[in-house]
Amino acid sequence: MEREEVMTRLKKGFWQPEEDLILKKYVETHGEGNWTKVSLRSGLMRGGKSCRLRWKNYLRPNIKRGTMSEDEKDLIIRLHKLLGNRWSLIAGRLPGRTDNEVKNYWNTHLNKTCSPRKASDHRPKINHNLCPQAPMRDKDSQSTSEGLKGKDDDCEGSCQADPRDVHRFYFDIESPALPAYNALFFDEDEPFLPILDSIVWFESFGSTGEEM
DNA sequence: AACGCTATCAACCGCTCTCGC
DNA sequence: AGCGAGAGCGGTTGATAGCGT
Repeated sequence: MEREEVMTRLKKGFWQPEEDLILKKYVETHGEGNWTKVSLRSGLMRGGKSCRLRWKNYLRPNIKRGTMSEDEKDLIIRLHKLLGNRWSLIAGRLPGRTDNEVKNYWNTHLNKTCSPRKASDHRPKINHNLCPQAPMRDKDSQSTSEGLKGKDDDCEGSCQADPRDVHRFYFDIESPALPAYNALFFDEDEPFLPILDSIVWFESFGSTGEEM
């Protein structure tokens, strides 16, 4: 009853500073999660989804705002090649950045320069049959800033990777990118890890991230 | 100064996934 | 096993700021 009433009077549009404050206080007191309860009990006339989004994208501690650094930009490009439009996964590798921000940044800044086709068109279709034996690379060549060199050229070329081109896909993976963020790659559950051959993954980056 | 166009980004929508019953 | 609710994700929309004419 209470719930239905609230749902019918939900507020939309931009968040006001007072609303931010209420949400922030509520989450700090009660913790994240249960977003429907948050919307019901905090007094905010917002849907649970809206509360969650606002918290996640703006109110959460350690959110980094402002322009993307060159490293971040490069990482986004490379991760997008690897993961496609898996914005939450990409954002998970960029400390302080949110999926929404990464997505917006890609669509406004990178998509036009890096991909002639719609971003959604080259989301890689990953499956177990893909390249069971990925090309190995000398571990010495990994995790260096070398990978960042000539990124614009790289962008021109390999951002256009055809998802059908399985071998190309894995060659992109094993290119030595991710200098500063390499260690972040394995620190949390990865829903796609079971999909990717774990050996390929390990060989590609030469790190399990456990030795952070 | 006024208008139109473009770029940017916050927020919403709809779908899928996960989990508890 | 099946169902429903809640959570999460990616795509899209809409407001508005900035810029050019």
